[in-house]
Amino acid sequence: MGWTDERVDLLIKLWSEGLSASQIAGQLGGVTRNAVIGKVHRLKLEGRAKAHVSAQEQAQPKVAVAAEVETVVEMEMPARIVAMQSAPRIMRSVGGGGGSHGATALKMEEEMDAVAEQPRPLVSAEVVPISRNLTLVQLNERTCKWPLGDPLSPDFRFCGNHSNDASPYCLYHAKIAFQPVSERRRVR
DNA sequence: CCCTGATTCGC
DNA sequence: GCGAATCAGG
Repeated sequence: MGWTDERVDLLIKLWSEGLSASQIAGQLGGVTRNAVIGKVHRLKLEGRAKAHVSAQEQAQPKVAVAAEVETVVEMEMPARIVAMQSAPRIMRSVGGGGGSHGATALKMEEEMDAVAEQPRPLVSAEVVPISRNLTLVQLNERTCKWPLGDPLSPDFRFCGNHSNDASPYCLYHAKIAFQPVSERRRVR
């Protein structure tokens, strides 16, 4: 596939919208992310994000605030997840409002407020551990393909957690998906 | 390990 | 011009 005007247009559009090279490649089809990046450079489309750190080095070497915040993620899982009747419901655990990936945003560096407090609404059988909420084009051979939300909705996502290369789902969703039907009227 | 973009260089 | 391979980072 070559770079037709249409494809270039789409590339420019998506790139300016902040999609990553791999996502754009996925949409265009027939090209890899490398191809996309290469094209972007040739077109000199670069723009958003990335503050070149060359030539004139930063006159101000940042007033050292070397405070490194380390977020400790507790993988405390309930002994057993009871998800018997929970069918693929609209489980939204997305906290951020939109694009959590700051590819578009200007340089954000490391100015984060340690929002270490997470209101822990005793979740139990409703919420999925830590879905990555990936879009279709981001899925690969080892990402959980459990659907999240309405397939007709624009923000339809997939779990995206790591899955055992054999299963199409992550551990959690595999349990829900492959429940031993205790009793089902006929196995049609 | 997953991902990101940047660069190089043979084609 | 193209993009795989590689590099450098998160």
